[in-house]
Amino acid sequence: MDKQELKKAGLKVTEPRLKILDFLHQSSVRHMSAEDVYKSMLEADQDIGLATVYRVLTQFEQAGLVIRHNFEEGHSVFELKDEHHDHIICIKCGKVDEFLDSTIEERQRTIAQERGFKMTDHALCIYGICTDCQE
Amino acid sequence: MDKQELKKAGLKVTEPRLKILDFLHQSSVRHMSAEDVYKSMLEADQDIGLATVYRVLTQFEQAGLVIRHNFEEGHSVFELKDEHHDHIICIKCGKVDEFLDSTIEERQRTIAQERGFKMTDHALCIYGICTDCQE
DNA sequence: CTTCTTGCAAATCATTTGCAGGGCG
DNA sequence: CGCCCTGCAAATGATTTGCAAGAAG
Repeated sequence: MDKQELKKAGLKVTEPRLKILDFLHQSSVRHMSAEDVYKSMLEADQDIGLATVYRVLTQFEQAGLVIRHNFEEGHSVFELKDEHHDHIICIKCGKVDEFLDSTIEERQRTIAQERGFKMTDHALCIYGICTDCQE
Repeated sequence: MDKQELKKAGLKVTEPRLKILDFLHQSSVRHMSAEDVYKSMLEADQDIGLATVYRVLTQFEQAGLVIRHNFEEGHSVFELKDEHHDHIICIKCGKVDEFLDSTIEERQRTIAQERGFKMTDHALCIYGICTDCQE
């Protein structure tokens, strides 16, 4: 149950946090903006303010439950934290797809090492036009 | 001379544009925010408004003279457009370094192709702690 | 009970835009 | 001269914060 996940993350179990976490788990769409989550809450008759959505999402991020991305749009996008992966984004419809490539992963480690960087994270984002939008 | 570059880009030659383009060429720092450029203009006794800096930088971007990045900070960063390369950023001091890796470049093309995407662009960003900041 | 949360409105921040005066070609 | 450009201030859009009232443990 989500309650456990919240407790384990050191967060009090509250209605908004439960609802939002549940929604993230339930939803078929993986990447969502704060606004998206907010709207969904409204539609589900949940009375959660946008500010709270931002606060909760930020707490989730700090707790490591969620990852926040700043793709080349203007706003942040959140997704549940799972195994690491990179993104490929359609510049027409905004659809986000995921992938993982060990060759690239490895090269990245090497590159960071070569310049004396202690790598903490990395983000690879391919932009393009998806099959649907090419028609 | 920068004047030619502006004309070729289809932009009228004006004081602000010349000054900003010149500054981008001159500066030893390659990646700058609009704010950075604005401050530099002030220090150089140039009376250029922040709005104009944004406008000029955006025009440069559309003209292909400059690239705009949205790294994981909150604001945009601009750099002169040269050959393509990726970035490695220090999360302590914000220093930006560059690199290019053909293995990765190639894998990216393959990945996009595999999922039917027509790749238009891509951005790889490694985050870490640079040598200086590891002390 | 004490502390952590929330909703709402006001406050920020980065960036954009409207407008009237000026400058380039 | 006409149209593009600029500075300034006001408008935006995304995200954050202050505060008093309400829950969680």
